[in-house]
Amino acid sequence: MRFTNIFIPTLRETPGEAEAISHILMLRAGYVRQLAAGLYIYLPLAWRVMDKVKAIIRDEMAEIGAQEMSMPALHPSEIWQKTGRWDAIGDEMFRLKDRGGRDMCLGMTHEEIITWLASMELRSYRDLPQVWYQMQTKFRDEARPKSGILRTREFIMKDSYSFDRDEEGLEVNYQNHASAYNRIYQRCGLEFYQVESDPGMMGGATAHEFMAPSPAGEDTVVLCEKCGYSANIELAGSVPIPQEAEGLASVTSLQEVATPEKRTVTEVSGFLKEDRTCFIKSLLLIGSDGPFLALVRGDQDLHEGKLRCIVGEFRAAQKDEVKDILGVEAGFIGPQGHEMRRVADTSLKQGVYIAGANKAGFHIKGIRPGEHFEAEWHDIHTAVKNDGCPKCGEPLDEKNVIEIGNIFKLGTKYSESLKAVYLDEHGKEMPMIMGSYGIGPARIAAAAIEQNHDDSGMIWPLSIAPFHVHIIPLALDDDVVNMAGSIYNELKGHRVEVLLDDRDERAGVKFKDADLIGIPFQVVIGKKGLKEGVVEFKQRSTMQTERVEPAQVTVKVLEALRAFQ
RNA sequence: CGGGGCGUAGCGCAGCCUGGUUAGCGCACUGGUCUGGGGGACCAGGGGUCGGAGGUUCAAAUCCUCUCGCCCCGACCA
Repeated sequence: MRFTNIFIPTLRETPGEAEAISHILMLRAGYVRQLAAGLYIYLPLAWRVMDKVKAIIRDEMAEIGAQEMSMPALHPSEIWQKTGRWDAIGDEMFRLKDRGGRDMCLGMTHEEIITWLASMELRSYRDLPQVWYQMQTKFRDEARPKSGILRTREFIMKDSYSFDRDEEGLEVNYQNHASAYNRIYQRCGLEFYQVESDPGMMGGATAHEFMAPSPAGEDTVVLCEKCGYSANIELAGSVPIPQEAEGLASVTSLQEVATPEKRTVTEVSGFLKEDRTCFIKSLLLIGSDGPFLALVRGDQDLHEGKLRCIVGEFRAAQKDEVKDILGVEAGFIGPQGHEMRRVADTSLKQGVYIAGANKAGFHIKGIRPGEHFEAEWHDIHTAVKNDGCPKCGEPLDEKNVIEIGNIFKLGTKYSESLKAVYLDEHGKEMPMIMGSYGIGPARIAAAAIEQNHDDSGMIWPLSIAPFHVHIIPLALDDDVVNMAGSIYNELKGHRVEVLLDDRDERAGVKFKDADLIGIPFQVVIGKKGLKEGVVEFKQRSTMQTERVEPAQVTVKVLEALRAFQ
């Protein structure tokens, strides 16, 4: 491809709205343009990358026997009503009416549609298993689109669905997908983790996510180096570090201490010179059955998701509500001496604590949970770095990650509500056992940039780079142009994907653009070099340049491509 | 949805607080001359409903009200 024949609008300056590195570079290098919040135009370079990623995905899906098809993006409401998701899902679903006034929606995902298809077409255990997938545009009216193409309102997803007779079959397809996904990310040149994840409203018991570490990631995972435990912080368990109670351990009776104007754990901890782990954080929350207290240790954060699983929906009490209900202002609440419902983190079972005295300006020392108050004990804290691994106890690491794929065991949630049933060997009607598996190609591309770039621009992994080689003739002299042309043709003859910068631009501009665009190898052809009978071969990742005889360039390139496969 | 920030030429910004000639600067763009190995120089140009609406005023990019859009933090994320 000639540069003058492909639209690559590079930018010298960073557009103000971009923050994430992948976003900045994709704008600057001329890969994407933004149409509106969460809506992006993929320009030719980006679309070539997407094609590469999709080809790898297709290849690996074929490997596990999955069959590609295509389903509509526009859905009738009835089918979503049958599974209850028409009502369960709120503003995040794009809804519209057709000319006849019928409710329709834009598909956020395709469990309903594919299950409808299975219910119509699959009859017998002999028809199973089936693994069907598509690459389709999904629509989600995100509350907050962000970080360029990382979180958009319209995006392409490879989504596959498995239909099995039993759990064993599901397990096979689940593991098949897990290993296919592992190979896909490997081939795309990504660093990634497979972590346990929260199945959430997808229903079902088991779920994993594939996560690419990056500071731009919106998810957090904890990882144990020793035993391999890895989980999304949405559900990660952990063993909090032990309490550091020096003087406090010897306190045998309850002692009231004045703590004027000291409300937060940080303030009281500094004032009383006791570690944060010696405090009980008492949070007044309002649930559907009225107010209750959530108790975590002073150094911990309440995990609202975990708590919600236990008590259902709740919200934080407002300042004046705290006063009305407890008769004391927030900051001096303690778990003792009243009859309110209490849900406490299990780590509070051990140790001696300081808590609010339920009296403005005072805290109380020497509280022993179980003795001075009772509670429902649950894991309601957020796991953090250096907490103990719930499996082996070793300190956990914590990382920001980009979710690049997920796999769910759905079970019969959708097959039951949509009557996707089959007859088994005994003629008995059974619901199909389903799994659902997604990958976002754009997120793979963005994660690849997040993980592979330098100050000058992108550095694509060869497998998903828009081109393999970037030829840069530095002058428009006949000999330079001719040499560039013949190397270009020779490489193309070997099915190498080449971009030839045939623009009438200064050398500096071409160099800057080439580094920005991030094609893995560059061949630089200049007048001076030609006089000495050499051209330059440069590797983008290391910026190392090698002088090569023109006749040897093709061999050199082919060698490099092989080495980087 | 809560909190914060920003909308002035294609891009990046100044001007606004303290209203007052013709709204500026850098880059990009067009024509020309030179130049030609890391975003080059010079000359000459084109390009603006100052996000929109309403209001205050003799006078509004500037002050007030409303509104739309975009970004960031949080909540949410099937």
